[in-house]
Amino acid sequence: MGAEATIDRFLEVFTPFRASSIDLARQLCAVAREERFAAGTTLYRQGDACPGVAFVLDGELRVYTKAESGREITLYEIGPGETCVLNASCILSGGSYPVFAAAVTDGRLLMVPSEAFRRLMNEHEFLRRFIFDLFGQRLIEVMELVQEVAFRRMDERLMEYLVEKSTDGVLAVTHQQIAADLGTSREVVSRLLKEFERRGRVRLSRHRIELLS
Amino acid sequence: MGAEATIDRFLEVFTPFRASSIDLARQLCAVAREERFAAGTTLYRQGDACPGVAFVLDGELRVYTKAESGREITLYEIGPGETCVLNASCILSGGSYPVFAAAVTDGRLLMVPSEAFRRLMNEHEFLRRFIFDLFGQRLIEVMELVQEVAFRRMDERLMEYLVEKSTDGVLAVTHQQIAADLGTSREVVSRLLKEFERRGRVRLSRHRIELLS
DNA sequence: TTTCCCTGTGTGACTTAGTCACAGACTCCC
DNA sequence: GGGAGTCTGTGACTAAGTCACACAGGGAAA
Repeated sequence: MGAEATIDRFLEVFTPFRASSIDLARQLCAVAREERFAAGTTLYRQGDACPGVAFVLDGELRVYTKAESGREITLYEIGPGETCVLNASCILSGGSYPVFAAAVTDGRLLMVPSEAFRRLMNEHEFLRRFIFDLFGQRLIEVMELVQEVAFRRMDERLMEYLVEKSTDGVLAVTHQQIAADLGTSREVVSRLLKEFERRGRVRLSRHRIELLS
Repeated sequence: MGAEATIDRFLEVFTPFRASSIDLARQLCAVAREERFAAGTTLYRQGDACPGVAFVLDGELRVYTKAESGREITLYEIGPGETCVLNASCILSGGSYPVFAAAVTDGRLLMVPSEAFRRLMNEHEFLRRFIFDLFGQRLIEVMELVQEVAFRRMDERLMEYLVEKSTDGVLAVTHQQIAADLGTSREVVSRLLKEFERRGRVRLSRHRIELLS
């Protein structure tokens, strides 16, 4: 893919740059290298060093953490037009990547090398503001997640999840994947889903959940 | 308290400024107003606007969130030498304060007005870096809290809490306060503490928990 | 085609955590 | 010394997580 197509896509998804920072967008694309990722790939593990800051052009990443028991919970997702703020944080503060990140779908990202990112952050108030805003959003999202996990019932959280993630009332996922997103165990998801089915709220089959009504 | 004493205290607790940013510290103190807070006071409620960024000189604040049921959970604490990054986030991104903040002890803070803060952030890389680092720390702390709440057993979390919060093996708190920090209910704390007592790990009396061994 | 194997799902039995209701016990103040 | 208000203890019940295991479906290999 040529540099022109890359910058076009960048401006398509990173909409705030269109107004006044097309030149900054060009600089970011110029220093970055484009990378593809395949669904299921783990991009970062806990403790990894960060080679740069990822600006997602296509596809969806999932940032999650894991217990020794193997249970997982999704902290947030990163879609087109967003960057990995934890990348930015490790680079600016010099730590290692504190959690896990994996690709939910196939996709593409721009990897802006650490040194260039640091320089551009110093030169451009617009970039600082963009990153800082996203950072604030993430912090608030994760705080809301704490509240969810600490205070809400699992059946409510599950039903909400089904509604959000379904397209045309259908999800093609395993119970295990749902459990890993919600931070519970597969058995709990299976039992609650079965209960929903008994009450006529869903129809279940292997790899498939259909929402009714 | 005079301006000299304020800046002395500032440099005493905001140690990173001592190396190369004494002038910046002076500017912050010059534009800020000093405020005292009393233990138990609520400084921010969910939805409040932020008048400025708080730099804590003395005392301890507690940032927490609340369920409709009334249950609370502490997200993190802010001590001397730290600022409220959520303040910074609302000011730079223009939202409202997303959670609650209350004083755990009596204390003092410097309130830097929004406009001055924005200007100083633009002018000083050092300040940007200071705030950004703190922001990253908080995000990681809150992520670790998600993991705690989602995956760890309450008895472990409680015992760890007792050890961390005790001075000379003694805590002077009510079970309700502990429950509000850990995000559980008072009954659960009471029951687990009683169990610890049965096992000879603590001695209990009103407003007081003594760690044994 | 049949068999085998792997992944995914269902479920019972048990433990841990949270809720509701209420009983006492300890202070402080009048 | 008597209340009033706060703090703690506990039984009974529901929700959630763990462990163990059965079984189903669908594709791969024989």
